[in-house]
Amino acid sequence: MTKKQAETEKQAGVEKRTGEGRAARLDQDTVVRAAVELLNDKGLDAVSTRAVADRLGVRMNTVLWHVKTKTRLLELMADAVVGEIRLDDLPEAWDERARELARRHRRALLAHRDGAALVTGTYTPEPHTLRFANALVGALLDGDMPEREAAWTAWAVTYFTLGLTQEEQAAPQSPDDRLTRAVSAASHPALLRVLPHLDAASFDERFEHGLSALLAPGRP
Amino acid sequence: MTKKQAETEKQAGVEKRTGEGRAARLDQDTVVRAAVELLNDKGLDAVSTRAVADRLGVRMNTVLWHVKTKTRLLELMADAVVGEIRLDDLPEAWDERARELARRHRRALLAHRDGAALVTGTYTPEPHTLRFANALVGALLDGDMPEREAAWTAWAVTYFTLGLTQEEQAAPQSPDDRLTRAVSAASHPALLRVLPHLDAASFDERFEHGLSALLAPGRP
DNA sequence: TTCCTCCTTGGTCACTGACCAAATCAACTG
DNA sequence: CAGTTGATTTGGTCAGTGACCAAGGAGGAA
Repeated sequence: MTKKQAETEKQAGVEKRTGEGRAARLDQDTVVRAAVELLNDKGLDAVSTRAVADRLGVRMNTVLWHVKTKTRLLELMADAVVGEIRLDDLPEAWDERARELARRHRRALLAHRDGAALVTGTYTPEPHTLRFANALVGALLDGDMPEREAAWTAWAVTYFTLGLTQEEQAAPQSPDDRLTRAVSAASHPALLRVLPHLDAASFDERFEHGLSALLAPGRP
Repeated sequence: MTKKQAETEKQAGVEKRTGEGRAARLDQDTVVRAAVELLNDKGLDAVSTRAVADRLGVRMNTVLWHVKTKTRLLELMADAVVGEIRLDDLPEAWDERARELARRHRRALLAHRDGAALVTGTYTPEPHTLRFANALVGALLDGDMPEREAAWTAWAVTYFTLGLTQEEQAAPQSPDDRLTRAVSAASHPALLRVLPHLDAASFDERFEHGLSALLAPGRP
């Protein structure tokens, strides 16, 4: 809490950087931002404390001092990505609102290289993540969904979004190459019939399809 | 294919281990098996090539020679876990069959520490994985589901299973501790209402609920 | 036996996250 | 303005990681 107080004071204070182009003292936010930039440039497993430090013109220990641990850095990065989701200008209708939230979630993940992998491996109760979860659950509750079902549905939607987007980001160019070759054997007839529907172009449709299934009202 | 031929010959051959308690020459299968045991004992990030080697009384390079790369080892481990899923004694009805397959999938993941995390980070077209995917898709096709929908549904079910199980395995004891403390603030009203329904005991129900939603026939 | 291939080892490399002690810097006290 | 205090940064070190290369050994085939 010592640190939090210090940060609060710094924000309340007047100065932010000494000169203009001069690099002021480092900020946890700045560190996380640099890490996310690095993520976009080189991918998730290029994000090392040293690499982030290099990007800031600083030693590794400095980075580690601000975020305390590598795992913590990843958590903060994940929350930063989720924090990019806008929660305003949402549809009134509860189910359209839920769908739109999920779409924005997916878009935020897609906006960063390995974004889904980062967030999946790191789900933690950070402020922005909670803010988003609250909005999604709120939409479902507005649809008079029972609390229990709202909770479960929100999480199911999140798992689906993360899983689909992770697959989408995993294989940018060669969609199935390995898959196609492995399946063409006669031992996977069902899979073979279905293979053409798993191409890279269908992710948007697949996403909407899954959303519809998960957000559909209870069985007919 | 040189290696595959060699392995096939070895299996067709008569000998498997020289003496009795004497350690025969290493097998890729044996290496993977040892790695999975290590996974169960110490968790996913304790699985290093050296640790696996120690467990086999062998040097690291030997392990690496059999699996070629660490990533490859993880792929083989994941496929081994999925390979434990039995595909016999399944219900006749297509939708009960699909549900049962998903349940067995989940059970296989739960049977190994960090099983879901392992499989999630590693989805690749290995034989057992394909075998299972084929069975799941096959069930959906038997329900006269259009090929496109069958493919998308099967994948959605898989994402859901992996996501839910990963969360279940992530926090064995303190279910929300951090979560509860972070949410109790007045800024997450919807989340707060819903929090009690996310306890560790409800995973089974949540799983069945999600399955129902994803396997339900098209909108009413 | 001799050869040839499969398996195994030794040794090395660049790199990683973590830790500790010391130096530096800014702000506040007096 | 000097002095103290605490926040930030650095240097140095450590154990551990995956990968690679060049050699050993072992077993069957010729």
